[in-house]
Amino acid sequence: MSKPTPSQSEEALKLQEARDEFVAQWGTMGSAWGVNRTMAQIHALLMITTRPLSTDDIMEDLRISRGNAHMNLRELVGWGLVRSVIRKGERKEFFEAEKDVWKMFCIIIRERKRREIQPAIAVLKGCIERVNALKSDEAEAFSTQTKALCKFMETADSVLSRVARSEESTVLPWALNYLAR
Amino acid sequence: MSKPTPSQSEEALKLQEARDEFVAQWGTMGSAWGVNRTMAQIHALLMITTRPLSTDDIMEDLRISRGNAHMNLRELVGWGLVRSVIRKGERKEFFEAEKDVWKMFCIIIRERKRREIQPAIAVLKGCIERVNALKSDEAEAFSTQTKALCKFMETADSVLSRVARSEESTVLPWALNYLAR
DNA sequence: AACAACTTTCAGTATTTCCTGAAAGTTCTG
DNA sequence: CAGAACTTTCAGGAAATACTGAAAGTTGTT
Repeated sequence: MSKPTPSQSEEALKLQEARDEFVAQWGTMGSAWGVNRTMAQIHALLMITTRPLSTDDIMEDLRISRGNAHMNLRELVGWGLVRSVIRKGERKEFFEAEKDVWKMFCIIIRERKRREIQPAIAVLKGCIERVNALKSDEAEAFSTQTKALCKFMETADSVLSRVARSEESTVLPWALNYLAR
Repeated sequence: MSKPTPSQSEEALKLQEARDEFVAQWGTMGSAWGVNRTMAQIHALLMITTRPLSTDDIMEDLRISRGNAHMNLRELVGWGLVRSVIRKGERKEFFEAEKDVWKMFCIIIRERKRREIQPAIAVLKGCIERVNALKSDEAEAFSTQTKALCKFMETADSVLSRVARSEESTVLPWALNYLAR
């Protein structure tokens, strides 16, 4: 003799479970790609929440300290994945995530390029420079390999720039879906 | 009254410095992308070394323990980025890296797809499934967002599959270089 | 079978990375 | 200006991750 339809609280519970799983999983994924777990979790939480959240909301939902929430929110704002919202008449700051997945994708590409690919290219060039004058076989091999890597990264940098031009965030899904067939 | 040309040992020193810097830097890059530093360093070392190296060579060069060297070499072999070489008449195992940057790239894409993207898609689908029946506004929003992410990842998975087809590792550089202009 | 050459494992430890919480800082309000 | 509301910082502690080294395992040789 169970109720014919699930109660509201049962439904709310199920939803909460799914949300929690999503948040946890996004955190795990983050780690795999070199992003701190909490930052990824906050991002996940904001992505699936319609209303903007305060630092306290986030602290409560994820059970993390104020400092942790604060720092990671700043990071996310720094990446451009989250923006802060201020409501008239309220002193508290609220946060909301960019929800468009293609825009997210472009932002992430742009930032990764800037933070990791470009510096790596610079270092590679430094290495290449330093052995330029040398001409042992080992130096030759080193030079060849680092140059190949450098060229590769420059190509990647350039291709990614084109892919991530923000104006194209409407064209991109289209083009890639086509490629994906 | 310094020597007119640098001595061999001076040259060797310079090369060693450049190699060390490259290895260190590749390690740092690894961390940024969620790869353990030592694993990336071993990979770097093997990439810039022509002759295959033994575990002992690597231990010595990077000043790491046998266990560490061993485990990370196995990981690299598991990724397919390094293969082991056995020389006739020698019992020791040697290792060499795939040196072709485009092949490397394809391998990494394939493995990341398999290890991270595909499991993530599966989890997302699970989440979507669980809230399918629910119909509150919040459930609706959650569903919409997770579906968008899921679709995105499936597209990415598919595009990457095409990009990383091994047969194309000659076409790929060409195509991407064109795109990069 | 005994030994040598080499590989593998893993408990304990070191290192890195992340998080907490409380104190100090800032901005607003009456 | 005093106090409330909120944000920021960061020293010290906790947790996650990676590493060591030695012992056990494997394979080949005499």
